[in-house]
Amino acid sequence: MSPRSPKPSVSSPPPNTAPNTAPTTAQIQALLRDKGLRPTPQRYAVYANLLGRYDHPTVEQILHDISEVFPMSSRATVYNTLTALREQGLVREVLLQEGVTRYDANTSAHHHFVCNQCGSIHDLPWQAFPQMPAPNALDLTVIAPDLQPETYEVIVRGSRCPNCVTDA
Amino acid sequence: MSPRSPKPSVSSPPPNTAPNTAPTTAQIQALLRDKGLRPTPQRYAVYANLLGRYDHPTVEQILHDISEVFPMSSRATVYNTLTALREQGLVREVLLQEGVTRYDANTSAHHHFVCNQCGSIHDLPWQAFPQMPAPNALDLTVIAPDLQPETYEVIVRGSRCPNCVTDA
DNA sequence: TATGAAGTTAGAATAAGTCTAAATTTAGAG
DNA sequence: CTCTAAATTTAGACTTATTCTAACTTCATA
Repeated sequence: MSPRSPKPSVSSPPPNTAPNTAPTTAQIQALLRDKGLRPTPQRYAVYANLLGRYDHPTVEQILHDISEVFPMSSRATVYNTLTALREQGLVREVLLQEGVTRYDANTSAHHHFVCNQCGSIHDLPWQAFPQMPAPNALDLTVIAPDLQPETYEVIVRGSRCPNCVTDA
Repeated sequence: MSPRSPKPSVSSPPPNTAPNTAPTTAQIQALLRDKGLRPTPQRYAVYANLLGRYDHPTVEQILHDISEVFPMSSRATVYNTLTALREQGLVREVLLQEGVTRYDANTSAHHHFVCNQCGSIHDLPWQAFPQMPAPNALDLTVIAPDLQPETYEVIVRGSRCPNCVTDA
């Protein structure tokens, strides 16, 4: 991790979005299979872990956490799995910290808040900006006719997030 | 660079924002001095380079470009300089590509467009989203009372940018 | 129960970025 | 001027995230 970056936060229930209805083992396996991914124990472990948390973990954090429960995933497999999940649209990458990629299993449209104090990342519901067009309905033709938008999101940076308040 | 990421674009005049009025040598030196930074030749080279381009270069690109004109900056100095410029608010980092930090000398409020085809990054004027509050006037108390926003920006991802069109 | 495609693995390789300790530059005091 | 201390630069070693490689395992199915 970049030394200038604050430490990431631990997992906590989603403060600003409807909670994921935790999928069952069978449902997770079905999600994988539906995307043409064999539901191996390693893939199950990674995806289930990501579905059950809301803190946008790094590969290192995922690997650490699943190792306690299910100590048979190599680093390479976690990378492979995340790439596969991403290619199938089950997972998003989150680029909000220098030098590390974080992951998010919440693929519905939402925005992000980054805490400048502790570095934690929080989901913001799409309706945080009610005046904005639908996620895939952005039209920039007037302002930038050459560009063809597909998706967008808002990144908010600030201080004083729930973790910071708890820590203080 | 991450192999999954498309190659970055070359510099081109800003399509969607008012052009920077190119500052003179003396003005650049004054900007540095005003921030308490000794205007060394290396710092001048880095900052002038960044002020004169609109493509959000990586350290590697900056180093390569200034080496042709002024071959006396080590990699470490470019990093040091960019850190100093950032701490003084003269430069912003742009995290839109896995694994590399890019830099932007345009510190006025604006948004970004990332081309999924060629990876290039384009500035969008703040007024691309006229319905949004001022850059530092975002209020999330209703939706997320724990969070205290300071700044925000919109990230748009899509395809078909001017570079892609030119390339085709 | 053989076969091959898909998946996993450890560890080597790469690349961005940071650190270190020595050398250089510079502003300002004398 | 010239000396000194602080600021800056430097090469190269180091760290760390990520990718690659080549061998090994698993599993569906013929």
